[in-house]
Amino acid sequence: MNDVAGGQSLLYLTDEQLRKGIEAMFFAYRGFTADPDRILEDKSYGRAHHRAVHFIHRSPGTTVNNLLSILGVTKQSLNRVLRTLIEDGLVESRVGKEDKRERHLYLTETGAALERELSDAQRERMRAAYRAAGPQAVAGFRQVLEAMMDVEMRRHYEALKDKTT
Amino acid sequence: MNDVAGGQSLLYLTDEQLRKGIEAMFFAYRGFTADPDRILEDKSYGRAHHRAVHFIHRSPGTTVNNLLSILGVTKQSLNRVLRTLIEDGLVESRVGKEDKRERHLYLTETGAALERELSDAQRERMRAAYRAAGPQAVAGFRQVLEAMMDVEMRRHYEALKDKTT
DNA sequence: AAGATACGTCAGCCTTGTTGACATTCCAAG
DNA sequence: CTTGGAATGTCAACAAGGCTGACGTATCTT
Repeated sequence: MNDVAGGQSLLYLTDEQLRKGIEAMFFAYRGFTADPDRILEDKSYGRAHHRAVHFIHRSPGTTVNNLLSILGVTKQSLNRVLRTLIEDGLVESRVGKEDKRERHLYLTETGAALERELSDAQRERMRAAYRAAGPQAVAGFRQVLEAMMDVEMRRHYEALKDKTT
Repeated sequence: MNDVAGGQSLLYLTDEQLRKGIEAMFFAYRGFTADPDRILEDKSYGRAHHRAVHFIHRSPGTTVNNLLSILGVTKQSLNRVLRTLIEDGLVESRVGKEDKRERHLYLTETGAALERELSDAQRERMRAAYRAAGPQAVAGFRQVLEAMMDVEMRRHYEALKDKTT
């Protein structure tokens, strides 16, 4: 018993194992956000600002609407964050050339500097985890995460995946 | 080049790969919380209630202080959540037998029912992801997550890990 | 008897999510 | 060409859930 077509054990699908995965996800996510959060604290920004800056960096010139669907918040919520970033000179908003209703978003030098500081910190933790776990584990890590996403999120993820930056 | 002691490629540690991991983590976490969030919405509870209920279920009789250090929030914040759960009859708070200053927390039948509903939903998504990725991937997934945790969070994680429930 | 610990609570603040209402801009149908 | 609907963005107000600070009350511990 406990065997499958391929002769693989199904023990990894027990409620017990799933629960461990759930708790691992919970505790790990705390670590995942800890370093950026610490940096942002000093600058009176929050996690929402981090997310905005990250995705603007990833897709320079993106529109507000696109950002909205990536972040999955209301435009009013995003707008507040965006406004402070623009006021503080981290983000530049340019009226669309073709469609003047659209705003295209870009990081300024200052904005790019913050992005770098945040992603350096976050990448550092990630790198340590990757190194500790090894390449095989990392491949599995990514596979499970991808399978966990909602369809629309996976769409966004895939779209960004192969961007050269 | 690109070889290590063990002859392994280091390509999985490039900034590019790390960035993909970071984005995967972000998008996946959304999926991870999506189903419970939907259920909670109807009941006018939030993610904070879910967390409390989850860990009380995992460690029946746990004290407020212990819960505090697992959740990493202030007692005022936890108290607000706990109060509504107690008022609504989902959680029972018993004065400690040995140390009467302590309150030991238990789920009532109603509380356990909610916990089951939430964890069923969350487990279902996890199970689908696990099944899609396979046992090897799942092992890697767990390894990377564990390596990503802060020391104290790992302590809590390990403590819960082998509880039979 | 004094100090430390566990818990609860009040008050007030911040971030970040939400709706609702409204202005502007664009586009397409009449 | 105009006009109405769709897309986009802004302002206002509210709620959840973090936070700090201050305080009160039991209960241990020394």
